[in-house]
Amino acid sequence: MNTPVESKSQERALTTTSYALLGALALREHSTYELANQMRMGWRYFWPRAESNVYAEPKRLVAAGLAESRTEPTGDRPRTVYTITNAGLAALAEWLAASSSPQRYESEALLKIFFAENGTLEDLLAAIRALRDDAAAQLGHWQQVANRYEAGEGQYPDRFALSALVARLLGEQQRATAGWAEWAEALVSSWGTPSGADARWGVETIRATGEAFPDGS
Amino acid sequence: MNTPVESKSQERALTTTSYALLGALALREHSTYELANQMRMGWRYFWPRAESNVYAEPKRLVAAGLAESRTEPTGDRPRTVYTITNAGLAALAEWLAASSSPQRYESEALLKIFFAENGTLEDLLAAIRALRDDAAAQLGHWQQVANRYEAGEGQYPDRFALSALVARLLGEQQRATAGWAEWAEALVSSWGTPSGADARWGVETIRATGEAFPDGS
DNA sequence: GGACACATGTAACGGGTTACATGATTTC
DNA sequence: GAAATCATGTAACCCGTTACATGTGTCC
Repeated sequence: MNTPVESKSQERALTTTSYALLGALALREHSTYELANQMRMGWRYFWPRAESNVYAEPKRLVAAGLAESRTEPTGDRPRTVYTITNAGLAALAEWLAASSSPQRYESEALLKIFFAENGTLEDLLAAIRALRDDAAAQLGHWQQVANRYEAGEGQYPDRFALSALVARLLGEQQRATAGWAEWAEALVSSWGTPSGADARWGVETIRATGEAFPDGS
Repeated sequence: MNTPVESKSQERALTTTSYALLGALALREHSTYELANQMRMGWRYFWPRAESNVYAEPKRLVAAGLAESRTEPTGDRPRTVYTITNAGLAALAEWLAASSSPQRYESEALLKIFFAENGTLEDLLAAIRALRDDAAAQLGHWQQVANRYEAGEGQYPDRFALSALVARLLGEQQRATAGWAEWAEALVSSWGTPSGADARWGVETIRATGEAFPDGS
């Protein structure tokens, strides 16, 4: 099946990243730098991409007729401002109605925990702490977002509910991670070797998912 | 700084995927198919890679002197079995002691929720349900792992504690996701439009991270 | 004896990455 | 006036992907 929205010269198919940009452009026109900023503040946490990609992608949107570009001079260096077209809005709506690729999670620290028996106990603890710090940083980010909106400084307050829905999910995930890390750090500290407890303990630990973490004492 | 473990002809630097394979080989020798299986059962959930990659990567390990390969004939088609070398074990330990790249989470469904105001309410609900189903599937996977070990059928029971540590974290994250999805589905169903509530509601929702989800009635 | 899952790869392409480059603006 | 940061890209490479190809047990 080929269902390209409407492109004459068979442009490359759009990626999910393309739609992220389209979503931002549906709000209002953006310069590429502003688009990169949008990613930094928002969708970086669930659709991370290198910034250079954010500079390259809109050109494809223009080539596909989904956006239009305009050049504004700023001193010497000009900047490019992008606007969404009607075809772009249609493509966006079509994408929203389609099914999504499954979630994907990558964590080098978690991989190290998984294979920790080849290293030291201290290595294992460091990986746990890295996870904890990561979680704390992200939780802090979402609280800051809430602060900004509480102070009436947030952009598009009328659509903030959607951001909050997403932020709540990511917050809950990171909260779970932080809680786990606290428990794991205390627990592993009591282990003599990076391999720790036995299989029976492992079964019970997995079974207990959703319950409070037991005290390590 | 260049700190290649010890390679003469300046091989390409190892990736995290290389170390995942090394970690598996540190357990015992594996054929490529068995390596792919290890990923499917375990580290796919925190370090997902295409299976073809698992077939290609060990060759680089051999080229770098971190593994050795042996060919065993099975009927006509031979299969390749890989063994870790001492240099490989050293590289693995070095990696475990190094710092980790930050976690990375991708979810097309979440991106759709973020930009849901350009689609229908039904699209938004579908994205929430996709997240819920994903979470349920992964929770089921970890319970199955626990079942297997409870029945005494798991591999390497002596090192299962590490797997359980990881499984518990991922389980908690997915449990948080499932809980969120249940709440979000009921909530959004009561919204008239995909944009829903106002900014004040959003601030309170983010602030409430960690507390129980309020009843939607 | 055909179908189907299990097993074992190869080839080619490209989206995304890292690294680089340079202009404007503020700060001290 | 120099240092740092904000702003705006380009270029090249490569890891990982998708797509393909084929062998081998086994079930009915």
